[in-house]
Amino acid sequence: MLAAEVLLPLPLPPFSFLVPHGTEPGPVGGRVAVPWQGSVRIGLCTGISPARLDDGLKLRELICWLDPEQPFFAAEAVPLLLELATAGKIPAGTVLAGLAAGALQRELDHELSLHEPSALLPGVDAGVWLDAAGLETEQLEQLRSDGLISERASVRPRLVRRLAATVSDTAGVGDGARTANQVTALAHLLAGPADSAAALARASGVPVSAVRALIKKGFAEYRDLEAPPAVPELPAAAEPLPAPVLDVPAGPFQLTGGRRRIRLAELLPLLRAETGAGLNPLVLVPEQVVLTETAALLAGAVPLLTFSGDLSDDERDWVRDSAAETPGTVLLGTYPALLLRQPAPGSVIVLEAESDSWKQLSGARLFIPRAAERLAELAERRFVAADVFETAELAASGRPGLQLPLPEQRLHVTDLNGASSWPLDADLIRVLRQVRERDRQAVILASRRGFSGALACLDCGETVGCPNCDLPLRYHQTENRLRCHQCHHSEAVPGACPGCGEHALEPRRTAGTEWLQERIIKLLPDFPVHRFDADSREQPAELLRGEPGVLVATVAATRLPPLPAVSLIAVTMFDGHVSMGDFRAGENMLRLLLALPELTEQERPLVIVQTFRPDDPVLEVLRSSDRQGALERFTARTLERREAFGYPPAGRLARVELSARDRLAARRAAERLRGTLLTAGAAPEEVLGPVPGGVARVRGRYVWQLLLRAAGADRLEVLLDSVPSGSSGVRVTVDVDPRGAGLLPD
DNA sequence: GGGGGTAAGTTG
DNA sequence: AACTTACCCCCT
Repeated sequence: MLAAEVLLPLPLPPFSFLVPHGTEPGPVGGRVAVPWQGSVRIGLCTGISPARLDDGLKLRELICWLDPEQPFFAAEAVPLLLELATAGKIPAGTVLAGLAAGALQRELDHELSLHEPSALLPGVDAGVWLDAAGLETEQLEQLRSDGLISERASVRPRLVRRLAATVSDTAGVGDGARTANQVTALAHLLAGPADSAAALARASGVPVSAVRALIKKGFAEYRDLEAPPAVPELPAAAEPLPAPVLDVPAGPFQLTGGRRRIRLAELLPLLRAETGAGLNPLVLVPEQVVLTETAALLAGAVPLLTFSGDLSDDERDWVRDSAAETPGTVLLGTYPALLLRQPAPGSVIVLEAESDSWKQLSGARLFIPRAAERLAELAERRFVAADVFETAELAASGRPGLQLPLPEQRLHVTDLNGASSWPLDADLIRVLRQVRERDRQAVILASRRGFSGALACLDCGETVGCPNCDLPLRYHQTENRLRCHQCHHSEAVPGACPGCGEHALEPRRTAGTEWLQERIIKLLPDFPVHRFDADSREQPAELLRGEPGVLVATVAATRLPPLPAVSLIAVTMFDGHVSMGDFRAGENMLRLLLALPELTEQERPLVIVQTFRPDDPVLEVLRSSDRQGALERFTARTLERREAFGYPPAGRLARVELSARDRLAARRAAERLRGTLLTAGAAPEEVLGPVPGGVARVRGRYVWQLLLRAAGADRLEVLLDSVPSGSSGVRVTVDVDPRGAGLLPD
């Protein structure tokens, strides 16, 4: 008797099922259909082993393999999933759900047949397959436990309603002039079904009424037919990339400097060589915009398939199949492309490798470049990372580095201490006026959306806080409401200060996109001022066409295609982007500032940075006459400090978050956990905190957190073994390799 | 006793 | 994640 381990895309470890007696097991990594909570679901087989004797009694039988020939994902997908689960202290099913992107969530056709006639299914002959969906769960269970049935399942083809012919030729339609159009349309339809009556009319060049007549007379009807293959469109090829200037080594390496398209140009020879030799490189990008842009640049240069969450289910099926069958093709995608099977695996290339948008914010909380690197190691594929500058983590990777010159920009730093006007200083106002006079474009970046960071009373300083979270409510002027950016609570603006009841509340703290937009409209009447942020997502078509105007935006602007005529980019509040408590904040800000030229097709836009801290090391790097040298010193200093504090890449971190509705319960649980860890042998310097969460109360739950700091991955695993799952009102979540807000400032 | 809510336990 | 059971509060 054999037992199969089956991993479902649910937050659970693999579960064992018996391989039905007398059936051949399919491959590890193949999809299997298993009974689950009265129904049937698709899981991934992660292992096959002899079943223990007593298992035969308590385990249930799986139904069948859906992939009898070969694994559904890449050959290394199963070991990778299991390894990531262990390292991240999360169920393997969570990792699967996070990476499979719905590939296992297909409807199944589930059928059964009786071994011999049974009173449980009167009137059903033995050996006849019938749909299991019509049976009650208890009935099915009874038949199974009595050993009376065989079962089978198959992925239900996706069906679409299409217009099909009901006859095999045009005979009977009539041959007069009055029916000529109908004959033409039917002849067309006989070649294959049409999407609709209108589509058929268009394709065969007849009026829709002729098609309607065919349907009315019964020669054609709408039927649920298998969906035709959905082939996603590639973007039109952009202008060719410039010639490469560097020699790429044979093994793993990393590429820094330049602009995105320049880095891609350096990687192109590698892609050409591999596809020319029949290999399949995998290129991963963090965001859809980068995917679109990269696809356009590669489309004319190499055979290309793209895969992302933006595709329809049908299109994803098509790309998954094509990627598995087509050697000599580049697979370019966002993170769901990581697991896809390729026939002749080539290099694994991660673009924008240090971007925080790689970090999954829920579920498995994976940092995808790390997972991609592990996949490359397991599959013995070359790993390549590219980014705008060498962060401490890239510097410590040990891979040979190739460096391109840094992107050009002119930088002007405005010291806001003692500035005369707010939120736009005189320097910025002057340049904005020039932008209007010269009919150019400007991008003005705010560190938050909405009108202002808070509404406050001028008299007593009182602000209005969220009832669910420990945050001030943000003021949104366009809807004249206060909104919590954490839990989406929203309320009307109070008429008077809730504290003193005297004065009306006024906008205070950091200016948001709405405030800046209002200010610039006043400043530049008759000049178009657009806004782009989470509240206003519409792409500014006029600006993308190159028409003059101002774009006020959050950093979401980096998710727009480059604007053609930008001569000014302003960061209105540098300090607002550098959150304390995140030891990577400096590096992240540097990444952002170095990437600002990507907002435009112009070569050297003027960048104005307004700040209360003009001496910040990040700004000093950019102002230096030897930027490359300053950047290298910055990275070296960062590495030294990380080593001194045991932060990545010198050490490994995990954030343990404890939350409870009761304020004391969360805090006590966190303190107790610290005690537990120390008793279990953790050194005091390995357990930081507990401290209240970055937002001390979220959606009505108080949050406390501990930061575990270990010398290496193995030690971190040992520490995490002492972390219990939640109990009695306390929820515990673990985030290994946290990104974003850490615990301590650097 | 039961509706409405939340929390905890289970799934093979 | 989806589903079931347990429990509490409040109400009639």
